[in-house]
Amino acid sequence: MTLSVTDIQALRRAYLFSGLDEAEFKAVAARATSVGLEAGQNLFFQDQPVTAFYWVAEGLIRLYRTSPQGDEKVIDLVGPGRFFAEAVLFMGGRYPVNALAQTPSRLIALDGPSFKAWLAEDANRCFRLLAGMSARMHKLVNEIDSLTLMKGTDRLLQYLLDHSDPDEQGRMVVDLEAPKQVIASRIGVKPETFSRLLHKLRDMGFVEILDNHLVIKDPEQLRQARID
Amino acid sequence: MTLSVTDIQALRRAYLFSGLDEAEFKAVAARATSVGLEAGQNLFFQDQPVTAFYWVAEGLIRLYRTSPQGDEKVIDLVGPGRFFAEAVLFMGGRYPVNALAQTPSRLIALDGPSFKAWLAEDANRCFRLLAGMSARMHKLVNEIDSLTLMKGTDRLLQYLLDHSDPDEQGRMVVDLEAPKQVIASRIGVKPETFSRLLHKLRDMGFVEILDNHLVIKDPEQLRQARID
DNA sequence: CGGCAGTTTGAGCACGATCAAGCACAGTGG
DNA sequence: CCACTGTGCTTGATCGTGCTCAAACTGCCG
Repeated sequence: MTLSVTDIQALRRAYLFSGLDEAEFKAVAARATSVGLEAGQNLFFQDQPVTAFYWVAEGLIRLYRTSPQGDEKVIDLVGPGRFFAEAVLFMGGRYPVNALAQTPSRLIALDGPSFKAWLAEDANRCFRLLAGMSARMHKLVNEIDSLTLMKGTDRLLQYLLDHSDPDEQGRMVVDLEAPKQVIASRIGVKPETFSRLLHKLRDMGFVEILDNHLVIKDPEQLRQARID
Repeated sequence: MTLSVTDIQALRRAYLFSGLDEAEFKAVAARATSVGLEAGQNLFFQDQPVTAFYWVAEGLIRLYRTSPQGDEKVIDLVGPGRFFAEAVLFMGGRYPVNALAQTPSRLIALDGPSFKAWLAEDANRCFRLLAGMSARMHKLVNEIDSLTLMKGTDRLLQYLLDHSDPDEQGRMVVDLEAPKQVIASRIGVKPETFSRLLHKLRDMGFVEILDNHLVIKDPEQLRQARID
């Protein structure tokens, strides 16, 4: 499917394509296709051959792995404006994770081989990609040491602080974009534990729970709490 | 310091430089310098500006982070033939980890800016780097889910299997290249726990402990044990 | 209404951390 | 040569976090 005008305008601002002139960008957009997914629909599975990578226009994509025992670990939740699976193009050629639409989503698919050809035309394009991958590696390294160095509560706090935005009244609000069990897996605890941790924070007066979003009472205080 | 002949020959086979012709490689080698480190000497610290990246000719480099509480987490142990910190060139420009010589080491330093200029000359060079980074990202992702999905014993087994090599008698041997506490941090447990786990494996008849190297009795059996 | 998925709550347990002590070994200095 | 010190590894006892198993509760959709 070809791209809508609004998608094209949004994609224009993605980090990989900023800095292109109009003609260059048109060449990219011409080769991109649009993919619609319903909630719960799988885009690709772990170990499948790589054909394309994606940019999220709308929705939320869950990247996860499954253990031999059937347990699931959510590696990342990818929201609008972000790329995923772009790193994998240069490896052996198999996706390292499963991808599933957490909510109804619209993606822009960029074909692997033709994207590589496009990259090869200009090293600056490669540099942008390298910078993006580098940033992602930093995030993974952070993830690793918070999994080893910090306890469940700390990781939850970190997650909340990372995902909080001010609402119209200036309060810091966290929108729990995915079901609680998915977020639990994302921060590396079981759903039961997640529930308990959240209620502990409420009882301590740090947050207020309103359905599927939270209000952080005093962000500064929370940041402190992470260290003790 | 300029490079020794043997270092140059070894560097020639590194993944980033394979596929270059003699003249091209010479241009690279001319800009590289040799760095010697004693055991325990720091090469760079977390959050320092990036000036160069490195290739290990000899020795073992420990990449680690420290938490505000002073705890240490070993992210990786980099041995001969591997690069490190090459990804970070393209980011903000600060090292995300500390680097320390675990044993007396000799490194080859490649200057950041001039390496970037060299990369820009040919997109294929970028592609090699991209592939290398991609591989490293896979490893990090694997790391993350083994930290969440598996228990200490499993991670130890995985580490042993990943680091075992056949000796002259055909037995699978693991050389504990770093002090046990460092390996413990690498697999994400405390030294005490590491010691106990290792002895448990010995008592179960899986391995034999000889000073600072282990003999794996039955590799196939171990691989099985990881799943139960 | 019943069935189902997601969430919460409770009770018990296991893994691994913490605190603390002991041991082996190497290096240092009297 | 022997105490003294420091370091790395081991062992023991205790404790806490978070998992497991199980049950109840919620909202939602057929």
